[in-house]
Amino acid sequence: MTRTRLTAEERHDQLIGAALTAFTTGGYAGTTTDQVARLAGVSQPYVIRLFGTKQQLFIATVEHASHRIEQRFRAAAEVQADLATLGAAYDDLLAERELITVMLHGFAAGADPAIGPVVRACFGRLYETVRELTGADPQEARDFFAEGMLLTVLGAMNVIGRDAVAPERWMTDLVGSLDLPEAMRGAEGPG
Amino acid sequence: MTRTRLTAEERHDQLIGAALTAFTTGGYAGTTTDQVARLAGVSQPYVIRLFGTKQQLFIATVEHASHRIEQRFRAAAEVQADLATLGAAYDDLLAERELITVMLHGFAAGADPAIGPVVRACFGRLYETVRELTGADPQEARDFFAEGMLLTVLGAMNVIGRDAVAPERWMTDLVGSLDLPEAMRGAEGPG
DNA sequence: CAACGTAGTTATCGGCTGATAACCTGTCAA
DNA sequence: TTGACAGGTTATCAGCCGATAACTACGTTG
Repeated sequence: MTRTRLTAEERHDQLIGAALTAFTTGGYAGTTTDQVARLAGVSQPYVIRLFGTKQQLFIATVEHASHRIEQRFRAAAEVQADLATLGAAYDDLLAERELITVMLHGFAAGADPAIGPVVRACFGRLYETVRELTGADPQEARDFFAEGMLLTVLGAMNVIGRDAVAPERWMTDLVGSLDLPEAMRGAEGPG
Repeated sequence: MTRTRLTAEERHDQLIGAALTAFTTGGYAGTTTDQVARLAGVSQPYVIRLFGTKQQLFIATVEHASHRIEQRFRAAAEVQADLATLGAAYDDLLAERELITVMLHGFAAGADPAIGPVVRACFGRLYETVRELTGADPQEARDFFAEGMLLTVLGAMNVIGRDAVAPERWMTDLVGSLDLPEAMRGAEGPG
């Protein structure tokens, strides 16, 4: 019954992945370390051993998500360095749900004195990255993030994305008024 | 030691107010019914008695917040029925923090099967209200809500609003690039 | 004043949850 | 082979939390 042994670093990465999934669904306070452990196939105390506290696990997860979003922006900008291309990359991230939604849970927990500084730093870094990559001025960048936050909230509410509910009138008015074929991916068939 | 007895309806309203404050800080899962009870000066079991479950209390709180936001929009539109005026009303709400932030916590909990339908209905109703009041077309309304969601997230992270942290460069770039004297109210002096 | 409905309390509990401690086990070097 | 370190586990717990049950007190009405 001996499971394959991994290095601490491999296990660390795997646990971040499990935490990403778990925290996406339940948020910080609504997720237990045992849920994360089961997803990763390890015992709950081992999760605590590797990360110290649940809070540190959450912070590591948010930072990981932010970093991966940044990577996706950079990859997109290598193809074409404008806001439209980064917007398309964001639509892809939205369809995958996890990275974006876990960030929203981080933002919502931003009043916590330990989590607040982390999520503010992540947001600021993403803002700087977008401006650096695209050369957007403050107003353009602001519009970009505004639209991003709207889509993020709609994704968290399952108005768009993988597990989207049956669309009502206002949803199509809100979402359908612009080109988002990727973001609606989950509403139709398998990707 | 006999406290002033209130009617069930008065106590109900008072508890919603306490829940608004409590859930704003901790979100749904991160807030206890005892915290709400203490804020209102009643015992924890009585909170459960009046609302059935914690979940129903949260739902009632979110619906109350949504309704009050709608009222503020309607009041603003009576003065001048355009998006700029409603935007100014939203800035006031942001400065007060509670109504807006508790809505964000509701959105973040939108994956919950019991909470999701409620917050989607609230969002849809606010969307319809804004369009009805201002006559905005879908694209204009979308831009309005996009900016609103950005400000909402920034408020939850304490980038703007009453308890805002010391501003960094990216924050002033993001926020300062447009006319928001009211939203920065808390960063300067007493209101 | 009796009595009854409504407002509210204290007592209590089962279950969960994060965290600690102690122990076990695979693997590699000498 | 043996030791020793790194990767894990089982056992356990103290505290919290939502919820239930049973009881108490206020005040109004006839």
